[in-house]
Formats: sequence, C-alpha cells, structure tokens
Amino acid sequence: MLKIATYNVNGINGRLPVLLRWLKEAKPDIVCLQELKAPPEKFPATPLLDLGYHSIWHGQKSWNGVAILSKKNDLQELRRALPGDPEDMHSRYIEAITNKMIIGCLYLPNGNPYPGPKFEYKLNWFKRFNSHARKLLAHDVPVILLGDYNVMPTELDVYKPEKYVDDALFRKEVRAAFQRLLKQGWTDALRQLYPNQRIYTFWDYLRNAWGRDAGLRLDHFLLSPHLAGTLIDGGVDKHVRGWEKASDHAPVWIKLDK
DNA sequence: ATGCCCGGAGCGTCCGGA
Repeated sequence: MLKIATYNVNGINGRLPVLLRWLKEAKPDIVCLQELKAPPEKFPATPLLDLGYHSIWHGQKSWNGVAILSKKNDLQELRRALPGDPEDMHSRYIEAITNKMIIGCLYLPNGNPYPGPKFEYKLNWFKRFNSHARKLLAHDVPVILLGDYNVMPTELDVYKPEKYVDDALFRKEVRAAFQRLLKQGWTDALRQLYPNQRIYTFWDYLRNAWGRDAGLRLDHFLLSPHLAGTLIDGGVDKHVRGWEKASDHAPVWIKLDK
C-alpha cells in the first residue's frame, strides 16, 4: 500500500511545525507541497530528513515553489519546469520518479482578477500543462499529476457556485480546460471515490470561511489509467485546517494498492 | 463596493493570494 498526499502549505518555513506534526500523524509515503514561498537555500530539508523524508524542490523567493518528498531514497528528478515557455520564471512544476511512478507536482496559477493578463497566463499555463500531460500518457507508465490546480471542476466543489461564475478559479474556460485534461484519460481520484459528495480542500482566511464551512475543492489527484484501478481510499485531513497557524488549504491523500 | 485574514519582505506598509 502506498499513501500519497498533496498539501499547499502557504509558506513552508512559517508552516514547518504544522507540516511536521501532520507528517508524523499521517505518515504518507510520498508528498507534494506547493506555495513554499521560500528561495531554494531556505528549504528545510534537514528537519524533513530527520522525519525520514528525502526531498527535491523548486523554490523561488517570496512566491510559488513546489517540492516532492518521498520516504524512499530513490527520487529521480525528471524536470523542474513545464515545457513551452522559456520566459516563464514561476516555480510551479516539478516532476520525479519514485516508487516506479512518475509524480508531477503542480501549482497552477490563480488567474485572478478576471479578465486580465493574469487570467490569460493561467489559461496559457493550463494549455502547456495539458500538452505535457498528453505526452506523459503516451509513455504508457504509471503517472500521478497532483497538486493545487486552482480549479473547482464542478458546482459540487464550491460552497456557493453562483458567487464564483466570474472568478478565475471557476470560469468556464478554466473548467473546460480541466475537462479536456480528464478526457485524455485521467481519473480525478477523490471524485472517483466520492461521486456525489461535497468535498473541500481550501477555506479562505477571510470572512470566517472555515467557521462557515465556505470551502472550495482545489487540490486534485489525476491518475493515469494504470493507477486508476489501484485506488483504494482517499480523503481530506480537514482537521488540520483547524489547527493553530494552519494553511488555508488542508492536506489531501490517497492510498494505492501497490 | 469594500474590507475582512494571512505569509513574505523587511521595518512601514505593501503585494499576492483565491
């Protein structure tokens, strides 16, 4: 059994006590982190290694930043940027092999405000991501693309959909891009396990969103066809959002029969 | 329509986030 998780930490150094507490409790085998908000030299590799996690990371000062952690000391980095735009300096993607699977860890752009250049950047990034995903499927190996997609795929994934129709996380162009991705042959793991449930992975710091359970489902696991049949469990560690000094996202996990 | 809360940078008060 392999337990794989994704967690947008919103600042890895400010969040380190919470991250370590959750890792000790949840004991995932593989973890993808987003929004490190730290330059490469400030990534806390040592305390993570003390807990038994090897890591690779793609950091950047102040913003973005992604990392892959694995209990197994076999991380083989494949890339640390999405192909298709050499001008794109954001640290939003890192990809590696561990446990004989390709793990793609992503932090898709937020895209607000809509309309505007940030929204166009998001659509463009999504397009590049989808063509990379298609190439990964063609390799015919087990792949998981997981992380913060900054998309609520359907109305079930939003506490109040009508408020979000012109939001960059829910605009029809963005939902359409996510649907095109799924149509390549990927399985949305949490939705596969719970077809009709409201599932949230993010609660804004503003307006007492957590207290009102005004959540969004933004963090997703996309499984290649090889892995879809091995999915045995999954969930959101919602209680972590209620801890002191919590991120605005909660950790999400799946278990594979491997 | 706006502010509400956060982390980071850096030391006053922005910006970006979703």
